Formats: sequence, C-alpha cells, structure tokens
Amino acid sequence: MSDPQLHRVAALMGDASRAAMLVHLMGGRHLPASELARIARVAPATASEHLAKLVEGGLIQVQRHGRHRYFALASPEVAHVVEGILSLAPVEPVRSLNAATHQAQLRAARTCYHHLAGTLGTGLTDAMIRNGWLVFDPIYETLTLTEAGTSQAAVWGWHLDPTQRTPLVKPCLDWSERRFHAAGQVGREMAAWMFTQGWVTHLGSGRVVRVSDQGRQALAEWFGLAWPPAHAGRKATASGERSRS
Amino acid sequence: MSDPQLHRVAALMGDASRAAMLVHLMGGRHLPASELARIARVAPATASEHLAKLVEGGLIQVQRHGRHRYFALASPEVAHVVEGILSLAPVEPVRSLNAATHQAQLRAARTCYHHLAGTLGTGLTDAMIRNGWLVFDPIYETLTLTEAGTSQAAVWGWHLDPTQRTPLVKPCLDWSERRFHAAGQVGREMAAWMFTQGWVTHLGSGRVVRVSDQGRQALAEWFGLAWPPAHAGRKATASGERSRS
DNA sequence: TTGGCATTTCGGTGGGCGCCGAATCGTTCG
DNA sequence: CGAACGATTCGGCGCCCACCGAAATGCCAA
Repeated sequence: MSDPQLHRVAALMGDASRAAMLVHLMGGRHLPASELARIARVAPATASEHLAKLVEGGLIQVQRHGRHRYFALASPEVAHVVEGILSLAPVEPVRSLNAATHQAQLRAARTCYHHLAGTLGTGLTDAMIRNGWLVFDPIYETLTLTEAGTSQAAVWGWHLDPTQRTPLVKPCLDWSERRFHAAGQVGREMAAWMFTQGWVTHLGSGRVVRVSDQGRQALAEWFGLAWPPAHAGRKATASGERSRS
Repeated sequence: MSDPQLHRVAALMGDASRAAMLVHLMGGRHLPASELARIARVAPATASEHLAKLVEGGLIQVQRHGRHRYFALASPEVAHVVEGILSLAPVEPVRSLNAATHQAQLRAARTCYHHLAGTLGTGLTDAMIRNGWLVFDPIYETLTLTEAGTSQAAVWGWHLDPTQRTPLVKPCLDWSERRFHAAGQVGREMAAWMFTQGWVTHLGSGRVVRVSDQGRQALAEWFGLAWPPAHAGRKATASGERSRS
C-alpha cells in the first residue's frame, strides 16, 4: 500500500545466486558474466537472467567490451548498502574446510568496493590514527584527515580533492571486525596506491587480498604495522564492538 | 559458496508484506500484530508467520504485554539499513489517489525511527544550520553540534550525552528529499521534544506526522521555519540530488 | 564468409513459500 | 468459570520464479 518499493530492491539481493554475485562484485572490479555464473554456481543462462534483473534494478552496471560484457556495482551507494546489510547478518557457521579458509582470508584482508577492509583495513586505519594522519571522533563517529595526513598523502602522490562529491575520509563499518575502517577518497587512494606498488594483489577474481613480501616491509616501514597480525587465527576483541543476539 | 548470508537478511525484506511492515515500523513505534496485519493487507495468520521470521532474523523485536505482543524494529542499525535501501529504490509511480495523498504526507513530514524526516526533517536541520547550532561539512558529509547549539539544547531541556554510544548528531540520508537530515541524539531529542510539546503528532499508527497550530507557531518562532512550506505540492529541487535511470 | 566464443532468449519444469481457513493456545475480562 | 479476543500453529492450495537445455544473437578472428 504505502510501500516505497523496499521489497523490490531487497528481493533483488534476496536470492542466493544474485547475492553471491553482488558480494563478489563488492571487490569493486568489473567481471564478465561467465565468471559470475561460476561464482554463483549456476548455468550461464541463469546468470544472464540474474544480471539483467540487477541491471534493471539499478544495482549493477554493464560495460560492453567486444564480445564480453563486464559487470560492476552501479555506485558506492550500492556498496555501502550491501555492507550495511552484511553487518546485520549473523556470522555464518562454517560449512566446509574450503569455506573456512576462504572465510579466514576474507576476514584478514579484502577489498570493500574500492578500499581495503578486514583486519588489514582496520589495522591500516588504526596505524594512520596512531601516526597522527587521521583522527577518529567517537562522539560523532567521524574520521578526519589532519594536516600531517594531507602532506603525507602528497608524499605518496595520492589524489585528494576536497571539492569532489565523495568525502575525503569516511568511516565504513567493517562487518567482520565490527569496527570502522577508512573509506572515502583516502581509502580509495590508499588501496589504489598499494595495488600499483604491488604490495597487495587480488587473490582470484573476488575480494580476497594478499599482501606481498614487499608489502609486508612497506606496512612495517610506513605504518609500523606487523603483518600477518599476531595470533592471526584468533580474533582480537576491540573497542567499539557491537553484540548481536 | 562464500556468501555471508546476505541473501537471508535481504530476503526477509524482499517480501512485499514484510517490507510493508518494516516500513511501517520505521515510525519507531511498538505495534501489535493485528495492526501490522492490517497494514500489510494479509490475514492474521499470515502476518504472524511473517513477524516470526522477522524476529528470527533479528530485524524486529517483540514485547509481551498481556495478550498483546508488540513489535518494533530491533535496533537503530536496522532502521539505518532500511533507509539505505529505500534511498536506492526508484521513486515509485503513484497507483491511486489515496496512495498519492499518503505519499505526499510522507514526503512532507514523517518519523525515521526516532527522528523527524521528510521536508520537515530537512527543513529543521537547515534551520539549525542557519541559526548556527549545527554545522554541515560537505567535504566529510558530517554534521556537528556547535557550542551555541549545545546551550540552545540545554535551554530546551534536551538530554545530550557525549559518552553515549550513539553520536551526538549524525547525517541521515533522506530518501524523499535526497539530502541529509539530523539523526543521532540531537535528532531523537528534537523529535521527542516536539512530540511532548504537542507540536507534532502521529497521524494514525504509521510514520506520517502532522504539525499542530502551536507547532506551526513554534517552528516560526524557534527556527524561523514557515510551515507548511511554500509550494508544498511542488518538490523543490535541492542540491545533492541524485539522478537515477 | 565461416567458425568459435560469450551471452542472451525462449519454453518448460519443479520447488519453495506466501497465503488462507480452521483449530488451538494464552490472556483478560464479565 | 466461561466468553471474548489476540495471536499462533497446522494443513493444504496455488503461484511465482529460479533453474536448465536448446537455440538464437552478437562479436571477433581467420
């Protein structure tokens, strides 16, 4: 009756196959239909139908490149909403050894649209706070870039534009850590920088990220961050944690 | 395979009946099952099943009061996520005269969980900015309370506690205005204050809010805000508007 | 032009689930 | 206690839609 189409958008994400595709696209990359069909474990025909619905619903966009069609999330807003729902979802029970390792890899380091998330993402954010480049205001739950942070960003050649529509820094709730990590321009530039330096690379086509040996050195040198983190298997309980029934 | 249950939560919101209930509960109130059944236009038996699923999924909570059971959103996080999805949804075409007036009422003034939204919500937020009580930073997309705002809040008897877990002020994207309005403690206290003063009242059991005559005076006196807004039928195009295909 | 590859369209099938009526449970009245 | 009422459970019906195979389309390379 007075429903402003909430169920239409939600239903698009409410199918297991489409959800798997969306979660996979949260890596922020452009992927062909065949790859997404493989991820969702459905026939190409089925995947095509799903992708058409997602495009129709405005959740993803498509680019033609020759005989390939590459699909990606339609906007950062979509990524933000998906992350929000993910943060509501209960932590899933592990179903297999394979799933468990993939789980652990995701928790450790992944891309969230165009920035870094997981233990690596929150660790980098914490390090930038420790170094005085970022300030976190727990009262407003905001992240801001300091002058020192701005000049440091210039040293690294990050492109930061205050006049742009997206904020310079923005806290993004990490669904695995239940804490905030840096998104916005800083998050995006930091991720891009680390990828171009070869310090982190994508593992496969999804969101999982791997830190290279040079990356390990760079993390220690620039951020004073030990990687892999101590007690990697154990989840460090941190402040700002939120409990769910 | 690697789906962290996105589709489970999304599917809960992906049914038209459940979505209608959730949207109705966005008013922030506790409602009995029968009321929600009426809203969703389904039999009590069906509504009961839906509500059980929503509780099971952690989206709503239930309180027993005698032979009644009152349902409400489980947390502000849920409300935030629902608003997020709503902001992705295309503006729905009007289906009937009744729906059209309800639409217009929703756009004009409604509650978003525990704070005010719609033209009234953004108008109040703008007024607080004009009066120097709030500052909006478009670079970070943040709202902050000024010293003048803090003392003004004290004048009105608002309970603001910086040590609380929820931020003092927080920008919340308004799906009908496509702009930000004030949420957080300030938003909640302002709404509670205006309700107890009798300046705004709920119209029916839903989210629609009506401004009383005293409310109209108070809005002019305290905020310099004309109500109803000029050209109420026409939607004023505002900055920050986002186009959708 | 032809062949190959990625993707889409179409028809048909099956399962899941939203829906209701009837019966049941629990609470609060008279 | 019994009647009334709100809410839930159960059984069964029906529809929607995810799914696939087969065929068609579009694009590129020889």
